[in-house]
Order: sequence, then C-alpha cells, then structure tokens
Amino acid sequence: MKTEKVDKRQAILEAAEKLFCETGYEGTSTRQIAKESGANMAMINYYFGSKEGVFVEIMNERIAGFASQLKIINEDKISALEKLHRVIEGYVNRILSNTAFHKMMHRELSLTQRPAMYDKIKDAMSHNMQLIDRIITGGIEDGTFNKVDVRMVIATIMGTITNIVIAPQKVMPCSNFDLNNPKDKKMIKDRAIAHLQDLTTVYLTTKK
Amino acid sequence: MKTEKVDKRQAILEAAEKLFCETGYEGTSTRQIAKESGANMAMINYYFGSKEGVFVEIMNERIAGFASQLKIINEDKISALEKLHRVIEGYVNRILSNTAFHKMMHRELSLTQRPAMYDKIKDAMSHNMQLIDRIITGGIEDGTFNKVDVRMVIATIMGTITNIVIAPQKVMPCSNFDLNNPKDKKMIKDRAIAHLQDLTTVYLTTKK
DNA sequence: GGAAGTTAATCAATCGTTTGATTAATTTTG
DNA sequence: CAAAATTAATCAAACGATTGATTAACTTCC
Repeated sequence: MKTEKVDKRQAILEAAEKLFCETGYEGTSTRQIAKESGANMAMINYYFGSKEGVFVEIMNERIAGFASQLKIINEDKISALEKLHRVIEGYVNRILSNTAFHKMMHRELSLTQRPAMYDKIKDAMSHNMQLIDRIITGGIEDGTFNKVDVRMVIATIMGTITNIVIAPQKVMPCSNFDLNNPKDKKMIKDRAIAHLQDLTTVYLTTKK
Repeated sequence: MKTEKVDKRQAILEAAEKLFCETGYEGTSTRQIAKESGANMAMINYYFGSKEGVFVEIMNERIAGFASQLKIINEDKISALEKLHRVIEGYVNRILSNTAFHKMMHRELSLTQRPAMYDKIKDAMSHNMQLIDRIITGGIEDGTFNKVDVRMVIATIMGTITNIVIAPQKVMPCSNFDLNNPKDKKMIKDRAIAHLQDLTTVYLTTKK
C-alpha cells in the first residue's frame, strides 16, 4: 500500500491543469501553481524543467489515457452505422467527462504559436478522426452510406460536441444550468448522443 | 474630414487584433502591439486607457459591425428551409471572412475568467442563435420540418463552422493548405456551405 | 499659443527560473 | 550494526528580464 504522504509531483500536475483550464496557459503563473498545489515554486522546475514542461506532461498523460480507450470498436463485426454510433457515444462520454481539459486543449489548439503543443494536440485528435474517417468511408464503399463530404461530417460531429462543451448555456438557456452538476451533465450527454446518432443516421442512410 | 496621415489609433487596433489572434490576449505584450502598429507604447494607454481597453474596443467594433448585418432574412416571404440556407450562407461567409477574430472570440469565450468579455460575446452570439431558433421552430410548427432538438441543431451548425475555422487542417489534410490563401478559403467556404445546407435539408425535411 | 498627438525614459510589480542550503531517506562501508 | 557517504526532495531567497502603466518633455497643427 502506498504511503499517505502527498505526492507533490502529482499535486503540481493537478493544480496546473485546473489553473490552465480556468485562466489559460499564459494567464497562469508558476507562483499560482505552487500556491494551489502546496508545493514550493522550485519544485515545478525540479520535476518538469519548466512551466511548459508541466503543460507537456499534462498533455502526455491525458493523451496516453485516451489512446488506451479506443481501438476495439473498428474490429467488431457490426454495421458501419452501428460502429459510428458507438464512436459517437464514446466520444461524447469522454469529452463531457473531461470538459475542463477539453476546453483547455481546444483553446491552445487555436493558438498558431507554440508549435510543439499544437502538433501534440493535433496528433492526439487525428487518431479519432482517422477512426471516424475509416468507418464512414467503409460505409460509403459498401453502399450502406450516401456519398457525403466525409471530412465535413467529421467536422460536424466533433464541432457539435466541442460547441456544447464550450458554450453549454447556448444549448441549455436555463440560468441555473451547470455542467459540473452530475445530473445536468448526464442529461446533456444523453441529448448530445441522441442528437448526433439521429443526425448521422438520417443524413448518411436516407435514400434520396 | 480626417487627414490622410496614418491613423495610429486604428493601427493599434488592427495590430492588437492580429496579435491577440495569433498569441492570445495574455500572450501579447503592449510592447509588441506598439512595435507592430508603429506607434509608441504610451499611445495605447492614451487612446484606450489600458491593454484591456484595446481588447474591449476591438470587441465592441466587431460586434457592432455584425449586428448591422442581419435582420433582413427573417422577414422575407420564403420557406423556412430557404431562410435557413441563407442564414447558413451568411454565417459561413462572415466567419470565414474573419477567421482570426472568430478564433480569438472563441478562445476568450472558453475562459471562465474575464466575465465582462464573456457576457459581451455571449450576447453577440445569442442574436444569431435566436434567429436560427425562430426559423427552425417556425418550420416545425408549420409542418415543413421534422420535430428535432432545435438547440442541438444550432450547436451542430455553429460547431461545424467553428471547427473548420480553428482546425482547418482537419478538414483539408493537405500540407500546403492555407486559410489565408483566398483561393483555398473560397474552396472551403463553398464546401462548408454545401455541406451544411445539404445536412440540414436532409435532416430537417426527410419524411421517416 | 494652446490643444492634441507623440516620444523616450522610467516606474513598481510580476514573470519564469536559478541558486545555495537544509532536511530526510537510502546506500555504502568498516 | 552503526558510522559515513550519497541521493532525492524541499525550501526561502534572489536572479535578470519583462510586464502594463505613467511621467514629463517635445512636436505638430489649427
């Protein structure tokens, strides 16, 4: 059994992720991270070399966690539509279970500078994209899907989810709605999944 | 009438917007703004009071420009589908003609801090949302549209466009693609409009 | 000549990082 | 086993650089 002593390295990572999510990378100072984590400022550079090193480590851990989550879906002997529905369900669940991180990732992606970060995020997302791409392309080739603009459909699926995460009050205009409330989150998850599955079903399989 | 001499005030606004888009608000220094605009640093505070004042002014001018652009569509004696198609066309054109600003706006929207900006952006976007909402709801009520999750459809339309703006290389995986190239931008505009119009037509009007 | 515009110089505050020293735990050695 | 040597973890303090902002002097223009 692990000792009860607090792991400062981990504390720094968690505090930094929280602060990066709330105030952005540039908007967060190493002193804030130190204060929030209860660690000394020097520990940040001791463990991670630099402030950017902390960010990179957060990304690496997250991406590793995500990568270990996929893979299985595409091998199943099920229809392309069923595959797509499962991917949507998994994708919505994952992102809406990590809204703060996803917001941060998206924010940093929209910065043209900081190419190391940009490439890392892009690589992480491209796995999902390729998975969806193969499923839809496969469905088109075997005739179960209409011929559509595949990359645009992917942009629609991912964009819809991102939009819900970043501006949930646009979807739920009630004033007391809160994405951190588990009950509200569950509701929006179910609505998002139902909507995207319905949308893709109708758009991809309706014979004109 | 204004003289022909370079308007430093305007130069500061344009330089600041460019830099805020590229490196974020926190990531841009007043010295960079001064250098890029060719103005002295003190001019920033002279005209706008503070760095944040520059940001607020950029937002105000943009939002004012946007507001003066809508309105007409919803009064025309055309079908709900035709209205929606026109809104999509206008929305895609507007956002893809101001990609840098839209990226910045989206980034600031995802920060929980800076509530004044957040509310300003939210209000600006809610006009578009209400317009789309009324069109779709109207179409459902007169029976031309299927009964759908209206807010989710809006999230899909807006999310798709935002996704294309922020991560265009996901849609166009060619290495030499550039959103700043007018030819490439035109192509992606047309594709986005065609896709969203096709998607909404099929999804909203297909009889099951 | 006086208001508006512009400048270089300067301000206190904060930035990310580094330092040298200290503690606590572990390994090596006699 | 216990003293000595080594290592990892932590700390307060300070580093030089940069931040947004301000000052006071200078120029331009009506």
